[in-house]
Amino acid sequence: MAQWQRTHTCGQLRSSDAGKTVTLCGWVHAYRDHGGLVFVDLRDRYGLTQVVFDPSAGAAMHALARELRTEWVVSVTGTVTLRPEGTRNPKLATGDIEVRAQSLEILNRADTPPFEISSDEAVHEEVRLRYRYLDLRRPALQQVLILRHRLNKIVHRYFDESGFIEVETPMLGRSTPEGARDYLVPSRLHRGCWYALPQSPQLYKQILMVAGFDRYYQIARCLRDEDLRADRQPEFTQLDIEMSFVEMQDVMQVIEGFLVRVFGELLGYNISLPLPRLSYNEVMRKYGTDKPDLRFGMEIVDITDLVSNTEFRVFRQAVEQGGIIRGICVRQSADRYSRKRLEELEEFAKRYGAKGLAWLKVEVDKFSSPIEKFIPAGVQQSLRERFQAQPGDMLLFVADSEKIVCDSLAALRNHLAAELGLIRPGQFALAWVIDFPLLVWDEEENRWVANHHPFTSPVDEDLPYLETKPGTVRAKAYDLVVNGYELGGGSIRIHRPEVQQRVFRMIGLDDEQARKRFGFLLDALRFGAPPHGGIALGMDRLVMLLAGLSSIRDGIAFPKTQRAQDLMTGAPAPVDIKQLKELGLA
RNA sequence: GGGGGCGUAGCUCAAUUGGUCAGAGUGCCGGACUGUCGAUCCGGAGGUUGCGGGUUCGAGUCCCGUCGCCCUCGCCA
Repeated sequence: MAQWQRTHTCGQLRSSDAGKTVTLCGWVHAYRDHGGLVFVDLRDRYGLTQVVFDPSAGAAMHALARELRTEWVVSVTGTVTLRPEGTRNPKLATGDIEVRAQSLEILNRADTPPFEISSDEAVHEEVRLRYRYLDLRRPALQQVLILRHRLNKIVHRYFDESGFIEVETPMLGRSTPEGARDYLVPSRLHRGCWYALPQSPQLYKQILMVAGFDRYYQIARCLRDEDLRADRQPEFTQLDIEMSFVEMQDVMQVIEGFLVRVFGELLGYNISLPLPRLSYNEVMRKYGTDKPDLRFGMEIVDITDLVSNTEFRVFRQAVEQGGIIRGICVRQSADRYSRKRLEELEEFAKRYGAKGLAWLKVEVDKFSSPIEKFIPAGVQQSLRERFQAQPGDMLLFVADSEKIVCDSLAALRNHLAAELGLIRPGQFALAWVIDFPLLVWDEEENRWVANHHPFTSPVDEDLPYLETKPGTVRAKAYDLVVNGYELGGGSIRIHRPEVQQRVFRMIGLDDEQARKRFGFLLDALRFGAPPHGGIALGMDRLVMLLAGLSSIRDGIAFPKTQRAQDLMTGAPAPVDIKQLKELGLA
């Protein structure tokens, strides 16, 4: 072992180690030069240890120590010593001891970093991404990646114990219609042909079920060339699951067991099972979205029947045009919303298509509102009862098409909860959403499209109506919703070729097209496909939720910007003309 | 493609209606200091106010264009 190599890490030493001679390696986190004594906080991913350089331990070493700067990489050999009484640091795990240096080796000097590693101060993300290696050196981000590692370990342990087999699936596949935009890779050996990077291993895992693997899992990288969001990256990681001879409950139970382990082991957070199962229609009605944040109430209430005949023209017209009127009750907040702030809320609602936002402030014996005079006393009383409104509450209404009412009230609900602090930090609300429609009508393409994906099985009793009442057919699909995020989704798949053919036809894929794109799947279904189903969870989102992050990027070592660039490496970048010629692209 | 926010010293931010507004904290450099741990004290350097153009006697501030980052709608089976 070279003399500079470490015997311990910077988070390891305790008072019981006093007297030992040790060597520590790490980065200079902070230095405090008293002219005589020099204190250095040495950092590695395990923690911080204070090193003391005393002139009496060697003048040359002490002089060298005075040259140290933050982020230099050093090796220090010295004696573990109990700190003098009154100088112990309870904020550090190693705060009872210090290492009195006997020798110091500078392993590498460092330029002054563009931002302080030792500070938690928020730095513009652009700078952090350009110098990602420095950002990743910050303890906060290291803790997130360590948490992610522990999560991955739980995945492997849990699914192995539950009889699942990990199988890797190709990155280079074929492009399939529907779904997200593909990332394409040119084929050198087949001019004019392209591979597609996987949007998910969906078809492969179904094929694995046909192959008899029965229980499959994979931590799979997925790529989609779509626009980014705070919770969406172009490449992301899914926990991908597929099981044979199962129905919905079986898949859901496996995932519930997994979630109990994850939240319990990583956060000490107790999840009670079974998770609530809410129907799609119910959540759309109560929350206006299929991924409701259930950490607070403020449920949406329909009042179309109560107010459609009032004098208020906005309400009347909405109903005459086939629209609806729904609202939410914001408890004990009337005095917090001035006219100006209510206008801001209206502007917020307008971003989601609402033409306006009507409001009523509830007082003891009346409503305070510009529209109060249009609402008869009887209706006012009914509104009170329907919202269970108390004095001090505020009612907000949107009158429009069902889609706009749902979109705007759902967004408003989340916005208000954040603004009013209705969400307790560290709180989690998990639920399943089930009974999704199998097909939804696409106005732009003027055809039915698969709500989840075209391999999702219809509910058995709805199957006869697939062609006659397509909009009412339910899917054997389930989404896992956590704190307003879609953490995962899955379904029981179609395992009979004739049903698959009917669904393909309904979404406008004729037999020839279907054969061309998915012939291998249709073939496979003919060779003894077991009933099967599965699910995929977004690992990046799960990390984000577990770590309490507001962006998925902070749980990813090397994330991309909203324009899908890597600011550190500069990807994407032009390539050499020679590479293009080899591919027949130039 | 649309809407919104941000861009001033390495970093985080400030600068009334266009008029000593080129500033603070921190970091950095130098000096002092033997028990600090957000060390302290003294001194110093550091700016094309993202970039380009325009209006004006005068622009960090107003206008137009453009670039970058973030949030969002569309998009994401």
